[in-house]
Amino acid sequence: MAAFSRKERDRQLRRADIYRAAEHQFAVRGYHRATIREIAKQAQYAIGTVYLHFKDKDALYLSLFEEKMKVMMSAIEENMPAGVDAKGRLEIFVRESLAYFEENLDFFRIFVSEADRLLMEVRLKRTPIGRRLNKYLMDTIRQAQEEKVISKDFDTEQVVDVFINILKTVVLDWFQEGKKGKRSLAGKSDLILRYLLKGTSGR
Amino acid sequence: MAAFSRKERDRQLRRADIYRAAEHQFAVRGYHRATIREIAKQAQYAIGTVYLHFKDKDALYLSLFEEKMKVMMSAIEENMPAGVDAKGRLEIFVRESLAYFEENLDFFRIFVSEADRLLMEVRLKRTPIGRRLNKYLMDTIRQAQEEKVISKDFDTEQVVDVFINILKTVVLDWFQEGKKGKRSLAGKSDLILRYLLKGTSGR
DNA sequence: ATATTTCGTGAACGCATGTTCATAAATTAG
DNA sequence: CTAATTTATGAACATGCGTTCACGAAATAT
Repeated sequence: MAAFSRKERDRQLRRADIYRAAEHQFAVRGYHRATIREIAKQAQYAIGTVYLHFKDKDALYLSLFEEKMKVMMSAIEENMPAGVDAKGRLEIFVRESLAYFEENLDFFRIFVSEADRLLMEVRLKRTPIGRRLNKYLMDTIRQAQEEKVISKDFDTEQVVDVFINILKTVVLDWFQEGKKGKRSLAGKSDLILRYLLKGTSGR
Repeated sequence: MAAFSRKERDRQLRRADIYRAAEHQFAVRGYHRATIREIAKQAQYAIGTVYLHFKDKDALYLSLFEEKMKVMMSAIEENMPAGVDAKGRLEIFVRESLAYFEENLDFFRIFVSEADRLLMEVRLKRTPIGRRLNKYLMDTIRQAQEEKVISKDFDTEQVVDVFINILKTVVLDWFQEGKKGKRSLAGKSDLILRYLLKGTSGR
């Protein structure tokens, strides 16, 4: 492909600039309150330039979301050794998402919020990348059930939802602690899995 | 007070009409996409009439939310026997919220989108009724920790958040099943507590 | 060097929506 | 019954924002 022409490279640079600004605006203001004007301004382009690269506001939002999700999924899959058992898969999944979220806080806020129109759970499952994440988790939980790490009386899809929500909750909790002396998110891995697998009663 | 004058009664009737329409619009369209015009139209009043009863859109929303939350909290507190232990408190809390949600599906949808904001923008925790719910749950979880139903290594506030989110997830899950042959929400009580207390590993 | 094409710009446009307010209807007071 | 007061109405207003597009600049081709 022509991915290495100067023209194409410039195009990608512009898209990246716009993505960066959009990500921050969507994170801080939410979808509805974020404006194309402000995104363009932060990216140091004119309004029209944004529309040269994205059909409209919605396309920009979805495109950005897919892009970041894709990178996150790749990070997870690349760090997942072959033939690892269900417990290990869960651990690696949690560790890698936490790492990604910690380095992409704006994206995390987008991931978590934006329940405005559709609930995140629903939107997630409609986009291609959302289905990929969902399928990935379904397979993992199902494997965990086969290996008796998770009981088979639970509905697999429901466990996926509960899992994502526990993860979201713990990250949000961490996100809202005072910035000062905050420990790394990575340390929350075990906690999340403990909530999921053993619940809150004594060990 | 003059709560029984005809005037006051009419006033309350109008407020109730507007609440009903607003509740449905906010639930179906979300805060931003719900319009005063449509709310007024559904309630069969003119736009200006809405403003006779509520300062602005935000006041209407908050007022509605507080009203419904207050009723929910009352239902819970009225059905809570004195001197019941932590496990019992949790059971009753779940049972009563499920009953309320099942009969107020529109409110549940508002509650869900607000619950995310609760953690993000802390809107809920600033309202009196929000604090009441929060305090109530904090006390209950703390009692559960005293009675060793929930381990003390967990942060009480975090457990509250996880609890609310598990409840939310299971209700949403139920909400999104096909309407046909759907069983009552009430039956999900045990499931929710099992997620919270024992997690998903075998019993 | 000139013509042609592509790209960048931001003022202007259209539309949606929250809010107001002059006017009218209804209610209450005298 | 009439005047005064309260309440209801919805057209009009103000604002904000997504989107377009005529124009000019820059890059490319001739």
